[in-house]
Amino acid sequence: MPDADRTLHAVEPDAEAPAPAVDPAADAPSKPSTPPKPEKPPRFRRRKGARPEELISAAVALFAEQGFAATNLKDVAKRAGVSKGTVYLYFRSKEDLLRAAVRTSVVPIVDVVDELEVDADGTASELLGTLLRRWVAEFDERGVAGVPKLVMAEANNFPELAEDYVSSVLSRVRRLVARVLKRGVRDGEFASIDVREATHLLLAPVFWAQLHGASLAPFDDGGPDLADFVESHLAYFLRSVASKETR
Amino acid sequence: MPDADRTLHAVEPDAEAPAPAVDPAADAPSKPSTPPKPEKPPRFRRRKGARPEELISAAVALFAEQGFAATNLKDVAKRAGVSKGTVYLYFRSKEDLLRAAVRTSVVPIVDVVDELEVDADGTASELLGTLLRRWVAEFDERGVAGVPKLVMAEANNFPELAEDYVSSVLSRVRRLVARVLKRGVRDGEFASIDVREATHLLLAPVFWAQLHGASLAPFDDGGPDLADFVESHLAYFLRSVASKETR
Amino acid sequence: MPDADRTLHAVEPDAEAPAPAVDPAADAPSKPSTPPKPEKPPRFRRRKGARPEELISAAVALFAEQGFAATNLKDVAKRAGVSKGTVYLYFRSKEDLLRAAVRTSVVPIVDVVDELEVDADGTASELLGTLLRRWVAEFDERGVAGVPKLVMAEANNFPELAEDYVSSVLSRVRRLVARVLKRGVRDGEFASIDVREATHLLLAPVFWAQLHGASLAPFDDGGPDLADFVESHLAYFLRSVASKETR
Amino acid sequence: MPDADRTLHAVEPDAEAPAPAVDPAADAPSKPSTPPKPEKPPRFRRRKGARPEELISAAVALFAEQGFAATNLKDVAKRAGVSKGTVYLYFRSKEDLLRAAVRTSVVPIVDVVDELEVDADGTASELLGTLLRRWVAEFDERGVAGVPKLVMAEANNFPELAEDYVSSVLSRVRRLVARVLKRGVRDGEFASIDVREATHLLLAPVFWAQLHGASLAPFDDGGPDLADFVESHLAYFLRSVASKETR
DNA sequence: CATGAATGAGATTTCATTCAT
DNA sequence: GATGAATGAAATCTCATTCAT
Repeated sequence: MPDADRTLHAVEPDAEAPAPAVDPAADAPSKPSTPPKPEKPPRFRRRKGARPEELISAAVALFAEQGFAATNLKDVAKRAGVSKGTVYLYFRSKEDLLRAAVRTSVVPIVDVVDELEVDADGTASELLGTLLRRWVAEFDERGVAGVPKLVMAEANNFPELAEDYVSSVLSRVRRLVARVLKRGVRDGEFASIDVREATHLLLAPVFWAQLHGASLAPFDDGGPDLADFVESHLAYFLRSVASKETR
Repeated sequence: MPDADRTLHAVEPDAEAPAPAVDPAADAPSKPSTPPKPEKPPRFRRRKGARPEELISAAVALFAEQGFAATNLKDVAKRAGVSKGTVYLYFRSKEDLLRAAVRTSVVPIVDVVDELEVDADGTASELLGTLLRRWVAEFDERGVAGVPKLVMAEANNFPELAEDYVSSVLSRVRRLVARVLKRGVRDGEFASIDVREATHLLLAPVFWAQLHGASLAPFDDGGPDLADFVESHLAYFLRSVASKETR
Repeated sequence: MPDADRTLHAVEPDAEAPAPAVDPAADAPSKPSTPPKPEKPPRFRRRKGARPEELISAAVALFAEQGFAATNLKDVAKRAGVSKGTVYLYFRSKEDLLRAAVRTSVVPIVDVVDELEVDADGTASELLGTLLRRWVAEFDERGVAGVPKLVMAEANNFPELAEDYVSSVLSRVRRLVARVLKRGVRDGEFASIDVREATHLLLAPVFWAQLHGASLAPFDDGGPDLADFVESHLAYFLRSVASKETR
Repeated sequence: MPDADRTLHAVEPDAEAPAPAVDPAADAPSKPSTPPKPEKPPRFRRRKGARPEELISAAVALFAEQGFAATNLKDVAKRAGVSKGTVYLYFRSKEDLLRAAVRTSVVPIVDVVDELEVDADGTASELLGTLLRRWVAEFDERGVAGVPKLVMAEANNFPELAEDYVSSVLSRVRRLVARVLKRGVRDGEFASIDVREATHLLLAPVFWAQLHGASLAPFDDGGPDLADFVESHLAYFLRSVASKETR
């Protein structure tokens, strides 16, 4: 959980931070679920603490829409309500902003769905449905639906970003799904399947629908509706993996 | 100065070719190895006619790898073995080259799989397998596996490109698959399914696997192998849609 | 808001102080350790009075090392142990800091060597030796060896600075040396020479050695050692100007 | 000798050079006294071969006058009669231009004075005079009088440049002077002196006068005239090293 | 007094596009 | 037809300076 804001790395590595804790007033409009950095309230001119979030939010929106290279920092700054130079108060470079944008926007979602498993008390099938629906919904609600597309588009240009995404997002989600599938098999809810294979089969359509939603969907009248698609996919998938008895 | 907008302008956004099969004329000599070179054997320099193809090939490779904005024309020209200025003899602009690259690389593949339906004589299931395998194989063999990723990444920046792709690629493939599915239902091979829904479900995993293969795959040890994935997906899918009798 | 152009403006282009003894510090609260801070004894922070000196010291070091334009004020502030904004409490601009840095670092040295003449009781030759050795030593000990190089490098960009330096440093040293030479001639210690010419000849090698020491020396294995060089130069020079008798 | 133009490295490391006669040397001032490239008329739009020289000439002038950091490339380009971007056709970076400017402007002068020794037939004293006069004159005539000052000012920022300058300029001149001095000693023209020491003593005043001429001279009414100064220095120096007989 | 967040002009560098040869 | 030198707009990034706290 503290994972999310660690990457922020705000400020430079020379922060003096001489003064003590002051001024609680200034804080910022907290986002839906992202823990808005509670302790350490800002102290100066404007919300220093809030700036990185605003910038990241603007960056996510523009990078996801236009791609990294096609987005210029002036636009990002403008959208965040600051001037060009301010970006460099919080991020060492455009690339650094990209990394922060990707990580801070997606990792918290993985955290959220990971939590679902802990609280789960229904069947594996039900949990899978909950997971996928929640996964899709979180991207939408947080306005980060375009991030997976962004990551795939830039993977070749920023290998490190790709590796990060794979290990901190893809792999985690796969492990989560695999655990649930395994439980379903153990409980006789699912047939004896190849869990790894089934994991990919369960996730791939969802991933594609997200990519599609963030790219071609507006131009694709014949394309699927994201929510509907998830439902029908779930139905098909569960029918496929159902054990003899449940079938 | 009729030089600039001369005849040659090879590929231009006109050849819709929404129709069914054929259409060899349209885009370009689809066969990889076409040594036309009629008269004049002596001179070295690649024959004029080939320039656009080489440029497009270079453009496909680089745009797909790095994205449109991150690719510069000098590199494209160098890869094609010509000088920067030459690009403008064949394409009005970088964007024009992008359009040509996308269109000429993918449409022929749709043509190929479209042909498969015509020649088909097996079951619908068999045909679906053949279609998907061929689809995937063609992208690989033609070195255009990264194009779908490119199109999705640039959809927002080039709406016209997106529309084109949807109508000349996505929609055509969907119609093709829908026809086969419908036949399977009619023939009692498949259960009575929602064809449109099933079409999306059949294609999505394949599309995702292609996107993944062209982006995160090199960084994703836990990811699926494209060919294997298609096979397992087919198995799952067919199991899901199988009619009672065949099950 | 008289805050900005407040009193403190420590060093300003006025304190010629060619006069008497002491006072190298002249330009600022000379007491190193003045703990004013009446109430509240706890706080650490260096006392106010010292700020300008520390800033100037930092500025001298960095400007001399990197040049004016290549040095940024943040680094100067950091080296002085204050924040960026604080620089502007004491200096109107970066250029103002440059002027203060140059003036306060070199003029006191001229004062010192000027004093030597007053106390002198040996021969002119001895005095010349003392002067040059002391001149060189003072630059080293005060950590301002790079200032002459700085001034020469920036002369064209800051004519006023150059004029200042010429009149308050170069000219004064030349007059000093000329007086001693004249005395030597008068006393029959030196031959009848062109004093002005001899002054330049005596000073030039020393000046060059200082410039070299602050620039190329670290990269110049074959270069002279500053102290040794001054000695051999003195020997040569004195041999040249010696009167027949002394020769 | 080929040393001089190697650094120029004009163009990029991908120069196709499909055309006729190469001419990579073109730009470098390999000839002692800059022959203005008579043969080889340009081929394209403007003199590609001449561009580097024009740019270097502009760069030398501005860098030497204002310093490296204080000079902007737009001004350099303007002075060379080209646009900003053109600079990057010939130099990879501003720093690269600096290196080329320094090297190509000074090394040829060393070549010239080196030649003087070969042709010499007078006494060592005469040769020393010729060398120093010619040294000073060449800097003036070529408009590169400010380069030594530039190098010293930037030595700390560009160590490699400093090393280069030391080895290809300072050391060579010293070796040259040392050879002549040694000959003078051998021939009984000079007393038995420490040649290394004498070399420094002979050169230092000249070097200083050059630095002074390029920096403070315009603001220094009391300063020496360069040519006069060299003469009086020579007289003094030769008197100091003269052997008993010649004295 | 001091701070350091914020600004925005300006510098370096890139690159699509043009055009003389 | 082809070339590649040249352009200049635009992008990233820096930094002196201001000012709310």
